[in-house]
Amino acid sequence: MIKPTESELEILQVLWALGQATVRQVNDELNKKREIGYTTTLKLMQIMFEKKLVTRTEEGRYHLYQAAVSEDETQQQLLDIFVDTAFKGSAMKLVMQALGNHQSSAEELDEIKKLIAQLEQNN
Amino acid sequence: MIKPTESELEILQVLWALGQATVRQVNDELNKKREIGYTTTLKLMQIMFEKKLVTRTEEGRYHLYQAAVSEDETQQQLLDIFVDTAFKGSAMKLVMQALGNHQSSAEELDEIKKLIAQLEQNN
DNA sequence: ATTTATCTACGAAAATTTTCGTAGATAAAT
DNA sequence: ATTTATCTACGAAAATTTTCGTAGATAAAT
Repeated sequence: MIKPTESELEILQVLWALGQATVRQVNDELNKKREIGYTTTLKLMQIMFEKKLVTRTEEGRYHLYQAAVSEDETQQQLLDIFVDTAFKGSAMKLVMQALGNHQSSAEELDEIKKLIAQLEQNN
Repeated sequence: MIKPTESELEILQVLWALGQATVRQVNDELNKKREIGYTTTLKLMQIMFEKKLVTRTEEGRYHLYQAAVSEDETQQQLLDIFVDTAFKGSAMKLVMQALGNHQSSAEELDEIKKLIAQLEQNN
């Protein structure tokens, strides 16, 4: 699988959220965050189509785009790369830093505890 | 603080590990992973010097380089950006994925449990 | 029917990042 | 003393990524 660039990832985020979308819709979403021209978004999505990061169907004059890679798999892949490059492969250190610095609710901590309990059983 | 590029991060990793190093030493380390020319590494480190990512002292004919940014702070900063771009800000989701997919030892899981206990107390 | 708006396709410019060639200086080797 | 090896500095080429202008087609509005 190909690693998406930063801009491509932004577009994937939108597609994951919307399911299906035209270039116009994606561009509108992106413009809520930052200014970006319509043709810029269009070109990026065309490139992503070539790279097989998205699929599209022609609906009359429009193209309806859809993510061709799943959110979970992509996140997992990016995470693996990130752990390697930024944390020299130590997922544990990453977890500790993430836990320590982003305040988390009691429910979230409970969830993690459950997950840990599961993992301990599997050992 | 400036976000280091991928190559710059690789160099920072080496400097963090070695503490202090010449371009030659860094280049040798990098070449254990992949081929990269001496002048390429040199140029990168010169750029990093301009960006204030590293400091250097002249030792005779050499330059001794040192990281100007701490490993922890940089990792924290990169993590923040990464959580935002790849996980839409959900540190929790990242933690769960990281825990689930990288096998961790019992000791490591214990450490995390301790950390969670601490966090719960602070609430 | 004609104008206007909106879409795709294409190509190239601009910006960023990585790579490396060349020159000049100095130390080390012969 | 002369050659060889190794360092820095510099600039520019190459590769990658992002941005946008223009043209042509079609639908919508007047």
